[in-house]
Amino acid sequence: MPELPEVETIKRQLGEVLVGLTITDFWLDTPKMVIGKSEELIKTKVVEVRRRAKLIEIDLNNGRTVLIHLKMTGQLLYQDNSSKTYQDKPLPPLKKSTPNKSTHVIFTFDNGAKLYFNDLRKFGYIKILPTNDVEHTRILSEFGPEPFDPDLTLENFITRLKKRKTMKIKQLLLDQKFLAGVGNIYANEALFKANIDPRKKVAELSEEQMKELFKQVKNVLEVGIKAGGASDQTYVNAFGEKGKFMDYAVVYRRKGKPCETCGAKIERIALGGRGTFFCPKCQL
DNA sequence: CGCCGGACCTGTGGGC
DNA sequence: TGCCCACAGGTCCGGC
Repeated sequence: MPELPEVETIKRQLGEVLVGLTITDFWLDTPKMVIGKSEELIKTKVVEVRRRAKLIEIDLNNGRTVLIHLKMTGQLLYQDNSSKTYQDKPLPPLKKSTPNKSTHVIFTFDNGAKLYFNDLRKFGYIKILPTNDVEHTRILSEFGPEPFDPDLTLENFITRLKKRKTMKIKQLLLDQKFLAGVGNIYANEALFKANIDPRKKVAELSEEQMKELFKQVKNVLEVGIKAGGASDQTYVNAFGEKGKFMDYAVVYRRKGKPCETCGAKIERIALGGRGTFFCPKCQL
């Protein structure tokens, strides 16, 4: 499910509501989805909520952090008495209110609030570990730069690109070691905006295309954040609301529909097993 | 080390 | 209507 803009949206919402709350109870029904000792969470207070790539990090005041990966169909729903939070309405994909059979973890807080972790496909996970170890955990230590990191200059981006000459550009964008946070929707959309054929190898890209790609990757992610994420199927934010990015998506999941620029039919192919959508006329 | 296919899960939607 | 297959915002692992 969520890529950088979706996770960023959830992170910002959770930062607003969780900081300062104390965890009083923790429930789970699928042990393989929780790594670490959940008893370490009880009576700890939330200090900060952060994001790295597609992971949410909830820092606690006992030196522990809760890492959460939503993978394809994970949802984090926060509910308290205030009307702006999630209030039991039916949500995709099951069209049922939460909690339901896809609810695998529930945090309870000292103000009576709940944080539900739903995940239809059970790919997601929660990991409890020392805050100091977070950046050394394998998935995090190998991540490439955040797209909006000021240290990631155009020159730096191009240098990193040129080290991966034989890789197809679409697959490289999905490689979290190259760039952290881009997923399938935004990779497809960025390549369209940059007029680049997703099958092209990095070595075949012009300097101008690399420059345009850098710009457009950041652009689509920014539009995604402003739209509150992309609700193609199951995504909702921490308050149960859908994002609006699919209103701006021009190729993703639009096979057979006309390209908004030239009218040619959008094609779908598989690259690395992932659906890849592009305009055969505009993307070279 | 690089790349690829399959695995992990459950549900939906389209075609016949 | 019902069945079967393709497909789904992501990693991770084993094999060549």
